[in-house]
Amino acid sequence: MEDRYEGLKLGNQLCFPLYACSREIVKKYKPFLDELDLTYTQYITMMVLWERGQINVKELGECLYLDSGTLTPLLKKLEMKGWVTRQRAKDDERVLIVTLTGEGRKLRERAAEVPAKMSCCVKLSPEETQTLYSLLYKLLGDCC
Amino acid sequence: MEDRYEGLKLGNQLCFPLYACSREIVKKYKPFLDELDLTYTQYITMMVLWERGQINVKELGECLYLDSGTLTPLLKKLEMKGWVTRQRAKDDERVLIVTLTGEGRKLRERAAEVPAKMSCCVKLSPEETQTLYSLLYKLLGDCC
DNA sequence: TAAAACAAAATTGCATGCAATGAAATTGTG
DNA sequence: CACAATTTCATTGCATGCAATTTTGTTTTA
Repeated sequence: MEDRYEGLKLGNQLCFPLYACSREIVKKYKPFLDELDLTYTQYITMMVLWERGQINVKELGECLYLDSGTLTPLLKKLEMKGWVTRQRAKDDERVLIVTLTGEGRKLRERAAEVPAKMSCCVKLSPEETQTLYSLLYKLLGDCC
Repeated sequence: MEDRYEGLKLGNQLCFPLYACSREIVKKYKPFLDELDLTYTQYITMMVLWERGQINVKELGECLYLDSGTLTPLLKKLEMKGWVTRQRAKDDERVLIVTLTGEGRKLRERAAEVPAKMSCCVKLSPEETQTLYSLLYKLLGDCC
């Protein structure tokens, strides 16, 4: 009577392909991001900043599903590279505002090539990609 | 002409929901795995061992998409907890064989509850879950 | 208004992940 | 057979992730 363990198989839990896929895709980014001197997490942080120009740590954390324990050291590194500045909000000293610099904005030019370079190694049809995309956001929204 | 940056938006790249979803789901497991004194990575390692009883590090790495840099310290921890043993293969000393212990097998009893507990926080229909599942494995197989 | 409650970041400690390198054993080759 | 190439695992170094705690600042409340 092995049935009671059926759900415990690696192949029967959604979490595993999610986990594995996520890491494998991030790994695919590495050669492209290395050229920009960015890690994957730094890259998605810069994506937010390229769109918004400025954001505080709390909001950034909500965008990326990351907390200050991860973001604080990461943002210090981006600051050292000269791509962002970090300063306290004048009206509320608790809040740290991260601002894209001119150099940071320049990086966007080179980063603009990355999505196209990546897309060719995703072997799903546009419809499949769209479906996957919707399901992931549904999962992210409902459960997480 | 912002179009040239369209692909750079966080919401337009498959990688991001994958990455975020994976971490959020793993986080959901934490309270259940804490009860078993397992981390998520230790949990999926034990799942392989519960199915196979014995496996070497190379094959385990292929199953989990992890390398020895991650697995070696993790397996030492599982060994210290008494759930696995680690010994070299007699016919090839390079190979390290990981074997489930009696105690390790007992843990399966308690772990058998985990998938059911988790499933109720995944708000996708069975069809959607199946679709997501297939697409993830397709992506994992083709591209990764 | 003083103290308590709350909020936002920073810090700390631990466990991954992973690239790069090293060490030991095995295999292939001239 | 000797030795180079390969294979397998271990080690090292760095960058996350994240829970828990601390620090600093703001808001609420008695």
